[in-house]
Amino acid sequence: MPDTNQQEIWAERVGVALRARRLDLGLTLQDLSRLSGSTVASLSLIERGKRDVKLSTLVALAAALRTDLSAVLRADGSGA
Amino acid sequence: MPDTNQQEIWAERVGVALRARRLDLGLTLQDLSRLSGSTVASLSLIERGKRDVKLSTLVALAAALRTDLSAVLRADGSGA
DNA sequence: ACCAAATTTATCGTGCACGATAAAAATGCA
DNA sequence: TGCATTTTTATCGTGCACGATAAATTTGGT
Repeated sequence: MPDTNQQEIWAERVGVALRARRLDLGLTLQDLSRLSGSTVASLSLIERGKRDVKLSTLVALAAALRTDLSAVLRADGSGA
Repeated sequence: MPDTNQQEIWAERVGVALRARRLDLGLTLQDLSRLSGSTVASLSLIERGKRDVKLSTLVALAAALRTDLSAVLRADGSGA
């Protein structure tokens, strides 16, 4: 088994949920970048779980995606 | 009106929820420090909403408090 | 008021999130 | 296959999260 720790698991889980929600809305990273204030590069890292994102960033993304923070962070992977 | 932005509102909201949960469990900051790996100083800042906490830290705290991340981050302030 | 436990505040160093930017790689469609 | 759009990867600077540590302040009980 890989040495994926809890943090990595959550980062990945959150990233997947965010990406799923973005695609549901039919947005590109560019679109979400404009809406959220985060750069395309940053968003790419976040959605792939490669970044230990800050709460303020999560808040901005949830708002831009018109979803709820608690939805993105559900224990079961039932996305945004 | 004060210039409290969304981030500050959320930081405060999360802090309040975390503190409420800690007190419910009858733990001191010292106790939670041992359980979570965060320092007492850090925990004090987080619980008062003075720090833009990282996801990994939130995950560790939720685990230490045996609660759910989505509970801490509910839109309505219905704590952990 | 005294005292110990709990919390807050402060300083220092390290690491990394993040924006800005650009270039490389992947995707998809005519 | 060519080409535009999208995504990924990389580099650089700034700011801040965080641990370690210690001192100041607050809190609560006697």
